[in-house]
Amino acid sequence: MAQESYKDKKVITIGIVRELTGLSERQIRYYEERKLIFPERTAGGSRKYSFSDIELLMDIAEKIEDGVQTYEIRQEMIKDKKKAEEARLRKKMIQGQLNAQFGVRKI
Amino acid sequence: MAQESYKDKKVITIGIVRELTGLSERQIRYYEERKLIFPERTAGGSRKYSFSDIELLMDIAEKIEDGVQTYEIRQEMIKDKKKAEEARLRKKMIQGQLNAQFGVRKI
DNA sequence: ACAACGATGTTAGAAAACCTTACATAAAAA
DNA sequence: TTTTTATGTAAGGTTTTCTAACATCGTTGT
Repeated sequence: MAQESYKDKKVITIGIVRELTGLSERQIRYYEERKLIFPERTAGGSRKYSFSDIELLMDIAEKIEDGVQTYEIRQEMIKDKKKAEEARLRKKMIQGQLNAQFGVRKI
Repeated sequence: MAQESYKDKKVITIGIVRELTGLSERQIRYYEERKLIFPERTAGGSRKYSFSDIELLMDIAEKIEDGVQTYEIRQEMIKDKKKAEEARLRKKMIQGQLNAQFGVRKI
């Protein structure tokens, strides 16, 4: 469980992210400052991104081009995360009920 | 087709590979010298590895610990690649035959 | 209209990461 | 026993990344 796949592992340095996204390092760091993205750090302090981060950055860039401000993008992201969490909970509850009815008994 | 997924994209620098594999940079570069692994390079000359490379490095490390020499590992790899290529060809041929018999006609 | 903010560029200096080459060494192979 | 293999380490140089600061220009708020 908790599928930690390649896609989410933070292993890519900012230079590569620049190449892959076409964004400037300035932009990438700025979006972090605006709390849109959360790289990890090496021991020495260098940023490390995942492929997911790269996809997210490209989504962000698109919205920015469409005139959306970082603040609004952030609000959207928070809203989306809440929705995802609710969905997760609902799913879990239904699972729980199913298990109660039909699951393996421990006695 | 030609599934270029995250797993095969060369985006990871040697320091991260060191952390992920537990190997020293010396070892990682040496295995390249012995033609066991083929990182790409940035414009400036830094090595870039994929997750596949990392898996391969860990396999290599295991064999080395078991006393297998790099030269032998290389021979195995060449042999394996040949086999994979043969299998690919066989599959393709069978596909071709199936298409000839039952495939969509263009007339 | 004008001040404040937002997004980005650029510069500078420092630190981290990476590169190649060379020399050293211990164990294994020839 | 000589050679090769695998690895460590050091030196010196280049690339990459970092933060902080200042500049610019378009947009927003008053």
